[in-house]
Amino acid sequence: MNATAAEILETPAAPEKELPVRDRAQTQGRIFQAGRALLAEGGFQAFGVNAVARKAGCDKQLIYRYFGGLDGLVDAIGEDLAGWVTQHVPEDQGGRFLLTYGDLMERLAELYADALRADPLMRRILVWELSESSPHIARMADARAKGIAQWIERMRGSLTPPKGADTVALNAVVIAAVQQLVLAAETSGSFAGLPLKSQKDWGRAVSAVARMARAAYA
Amino acid sequence: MNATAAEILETPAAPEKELPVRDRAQTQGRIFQAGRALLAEGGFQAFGVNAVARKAGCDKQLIYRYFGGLDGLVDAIGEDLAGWVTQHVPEDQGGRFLLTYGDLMERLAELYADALRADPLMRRILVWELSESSPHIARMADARAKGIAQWIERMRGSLTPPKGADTVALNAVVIAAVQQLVLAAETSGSFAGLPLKSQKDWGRAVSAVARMARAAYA
DNA sequence: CGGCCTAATCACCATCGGGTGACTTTGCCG
DNA sequence: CGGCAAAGTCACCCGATGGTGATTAGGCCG
Repeated sequence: MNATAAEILETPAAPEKELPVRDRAQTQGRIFQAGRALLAEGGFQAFGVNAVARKAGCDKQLIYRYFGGLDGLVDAIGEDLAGWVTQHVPEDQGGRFLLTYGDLMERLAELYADALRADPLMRRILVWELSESSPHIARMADARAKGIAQWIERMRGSLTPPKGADTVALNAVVIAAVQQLVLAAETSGSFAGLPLKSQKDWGRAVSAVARMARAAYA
Repeated sequence: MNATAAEILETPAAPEKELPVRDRAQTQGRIFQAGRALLAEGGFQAFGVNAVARKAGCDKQLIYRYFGGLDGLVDAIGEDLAGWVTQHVPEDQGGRFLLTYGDLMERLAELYADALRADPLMRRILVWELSESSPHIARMADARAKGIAQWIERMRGSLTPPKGADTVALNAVVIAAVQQLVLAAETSGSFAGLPLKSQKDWGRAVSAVARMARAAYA
């Protein structure tokens, strides 16, 4: 009945409707990709059995058969996104030397912002997380938190934060700021008077976050 | 046809259903309050003509007649919230001396967090702003941004930020962090590993924001 | 009393949502 | 060939939604 996200992802998606292929794996893949696309484009509001089936070009019954309903499909998509941070936030230093823990967080803010800005699906899911609470969603949030913690741990090397600094809280604040700015940018193009459209705007925003991170860890 | 929010607010709401009062102003008030309550409780997803009418205990037709439909009702609610920052973020110093511009922003973060945490309706609207973009919503966001700018201007006194500090960007970052943390707290109770449930948790979060604000403006 | 304005309701429409059982097609295998 | 399991489709059900036109009920005034 249920299929793992890994299996499904092997099928690279068949975007346009063709006559029924009579290939379960491929049909599963089409449904899966249709779900992702729909979520990325219209958010959870546009996400429904009928819509997914329409987009996948098959009968909605198959969603129930192959994924056990919408919840199952969401689970599959979520499972596939479990390693998102690890996959989308690179672990190189971009040619820079990270001299202090503050530099590290500055870099994280920058990379996290880039990754989010490049991924509509993840942005929609973040908004979803703010809109309602459900087991699926909680799991995704947890996975992201762990991914970020791992990133820091791996990149940290021998860098240590100053004594008395509440790293968990400070890091959460940095990530929170980035996240809110990226999400707000999409719908309103600005936040609290700060424009967030051009690349230049983003440079400004990121360097503000960077300044705060560095200063807080000084 | 349309009524201003000010007029409507005079009627303090009649929570339970009574037999038709045959009083236009009062009925308008009930519809208005029903809309607010519904929005506050279930977010924009729970917000619909039928639901509002049900909650207000009247026929949905009246929503069209008195407000020109759902959009009009949203406008009325939004108009009423135009002065939210001014009304809910106090402009006293809570017995503290604000010695630096950093202190000022620290205080703003604290007060803004408190105000948001106390107002479910505004939280829902913030999430709404992240979910879709529409004229109503854009107006509300603008009004908030202006309110915050006014707060700073009025509280600033003779305090000035250090040279070279991009105040607009830094302030936006502070506000963004607070906002994201408050919103995340509601649905998941934590953010990036930082718990956000007890009052103690909030103290921790706020002091992290405060540390960053102070440090960045040092 | 009778008329009249208006608050409020009713009945109805089309549409879309999630969900299910019965059906048809296809390809494989003995 | 005949049968059978799997892939896929069809035809429904039900409830809720946004939206509208016709209708009723109530108070005020001459």
